[in-house]
Amino acid sequence: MGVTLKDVAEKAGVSIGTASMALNNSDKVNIETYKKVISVARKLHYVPNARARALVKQSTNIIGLVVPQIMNPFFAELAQAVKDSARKKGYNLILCSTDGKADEEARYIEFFKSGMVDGAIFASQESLTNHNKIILEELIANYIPVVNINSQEFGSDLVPVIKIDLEKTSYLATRYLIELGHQRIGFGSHSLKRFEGYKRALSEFDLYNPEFVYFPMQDFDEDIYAIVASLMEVKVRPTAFVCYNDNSAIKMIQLLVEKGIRIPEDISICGTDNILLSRYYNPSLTTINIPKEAMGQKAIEILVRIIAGERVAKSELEITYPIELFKRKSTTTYQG
Amino acid sequence: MGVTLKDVAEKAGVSIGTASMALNNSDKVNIETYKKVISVARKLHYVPNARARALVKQSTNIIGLVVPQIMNPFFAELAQAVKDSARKKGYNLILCSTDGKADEEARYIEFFKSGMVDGAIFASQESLTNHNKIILEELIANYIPVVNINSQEFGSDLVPVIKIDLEKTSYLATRYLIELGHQRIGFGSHSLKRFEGYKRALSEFDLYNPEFVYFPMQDFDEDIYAIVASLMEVKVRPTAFVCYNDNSAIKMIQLLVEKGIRIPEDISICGTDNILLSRYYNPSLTTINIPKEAMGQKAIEILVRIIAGERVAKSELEITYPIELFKRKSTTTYQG
DNA sequence: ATCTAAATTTGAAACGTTTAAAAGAGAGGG
DNA sequence: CCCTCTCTTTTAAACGTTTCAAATTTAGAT
Repeated sequence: MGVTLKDVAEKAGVSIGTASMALNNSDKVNIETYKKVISVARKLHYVPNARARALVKQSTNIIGLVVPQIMNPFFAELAQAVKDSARKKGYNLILCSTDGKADEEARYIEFFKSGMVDGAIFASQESLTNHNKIILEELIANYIPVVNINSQEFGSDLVPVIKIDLEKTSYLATRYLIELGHQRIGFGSHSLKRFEGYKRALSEFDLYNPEFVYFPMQDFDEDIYAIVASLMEVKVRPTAFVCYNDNSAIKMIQLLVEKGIRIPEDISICGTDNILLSRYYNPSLTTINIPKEAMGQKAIEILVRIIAGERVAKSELEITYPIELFKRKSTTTYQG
Repeated sequence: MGVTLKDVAEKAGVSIGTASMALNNSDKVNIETYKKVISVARKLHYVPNARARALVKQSTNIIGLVVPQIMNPFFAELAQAVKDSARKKGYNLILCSTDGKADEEARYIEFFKSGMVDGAIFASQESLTNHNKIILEELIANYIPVVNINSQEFGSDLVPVIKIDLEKTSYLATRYLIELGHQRIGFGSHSLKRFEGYKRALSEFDLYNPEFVYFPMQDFDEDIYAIVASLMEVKVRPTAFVCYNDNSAIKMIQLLVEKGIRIPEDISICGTDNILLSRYYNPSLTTINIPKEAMGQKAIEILVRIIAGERVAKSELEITYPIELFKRKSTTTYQG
């Protein structure tokens, strides 16, 4: 084992209590003893035992972040933002990726409930499953503060939510494509909210046609193959397509290009998320920016306040961040 | 606070010790009391306090993984592999991204030294700085087991290393480009080892020309702009380019395409890492595969054994994984 | 020298577990 | 009925801190 406080105290000729106070910069301790203790601690390479400290302080200084997929750049970027903010507040971040598996999630929850984190942030892009809701409630029941970064939930006293207007993402994208002159606009997503936005934009111009809607049942990324295949077979092909996220848009472009279809000349494609790569993809991706950094920062800020025992104002229980269209090269005008 | 073992014990009418044993499936406890305790625990939603348990067990069941950049897909994929393996061994993973900042790193080290993790894995692609070496020694001095995923360090009794042959990555890439008929092959990296491989391949065919070598001083990703700019100005342009990693290759392609240069027709480009995206990039990227999954898995396997107190065999103190060329569409033949 | 107040240090409880030793309860054998 | 052995439970120490009440020292005032 390592050097303990007892060792330091003995060597410095003071009691454990005094040594502890000295090391914690208490103003109660005499300057001379303070110096003595500090110097001995340094000499012995003393490092306070975080496990012991956590027990007595009832706090680990760790915040947990749960994302569905760390390999999805959107969540990697969000995680980065959350981490940076957590750091600034003096917390360490434990990053958890569930890969969409319920049992993975359950294990994290157990871990959190056991008091290994001071608070947790749950991030997802769609609405929570019932299962997820139960989880959050469990955490709350165990006095673990939680903040939700999510696009659909309602905020509550117990679980504030940082969100965007999901419906608007696809509305903006679709709307832009219409403005570019497109009339046959495809759509792929398993999110109802996104679909609503898509449909709303088209309906405003009387262009909605269910033929162009793809509702993959499974993981969308896998179903891209199916969508592309069916796009190849269809008689009348859409001239533009609204994708669920940048990741899937990129995959779709790649698959279409392999089939000899030119982007954007033959089909314009629009993503969502504005991941870093979307600027560097070829063609660069028209997309809807989601302010990941601001959202991550806010989530930490609120969580830290809850941990500190503050009550968050009603106005902060549900914060919706603005989204924005970024026009790039994967979309172009269409003159039918 | 939550329900404690004391609450459970009282309600079950047994002592704390018995309750503890029952919950830990000790065979010393009578089946009836066992049932009683379990049922009470369940009824009260008892969750063992991990902080207390960590203190007495001298172990948190957490493994720390330090990477330079979580937003770099290579490390995201590596982290995923490490996480999955850690999970299988019953550990939780705390993922730490230093962003190349020494103070960030220092904070993590402090955190690790304090006993919040049972062991740590350090991943990087290049050789460690002196600073880093000191860090690893500090951890070892505090009895925190460490495994290094790195391409250049030597393994030691104290810090086993999981590596690849870095020199060979650029050798393979360069060699392939030569085989495709290229004679003017550019190179960009701040890694000496990689440069050596590049030079070795060219030298074998007497094609080495220092004019085509770019040694960015800073962060390579930023310097891509400079490289591309200088590629545009140069009289005789290389017909192929070996990039430091897939991320930079992708950025480079994008910037070149913006300048009207066709890939691979005008310049063939080869990356390293084989990140998931490289298959989906447009054009798909010729690259050198690094077996991230196997490496991450091995790192955990060895670390867990060290944590358990085993001595690792000499043969496992330094393990080099094979790399492999993946031919895709960002490279093509050149007939000068 | 005595008393008081302030400054400093000590001692011990507390945090919530695990665990090993000790104690207690039954059962079976003599 | 006593002894021994086994099975089970309890007790209490230990993990390494923090913290607060109590004790001690110091200084200042009278």
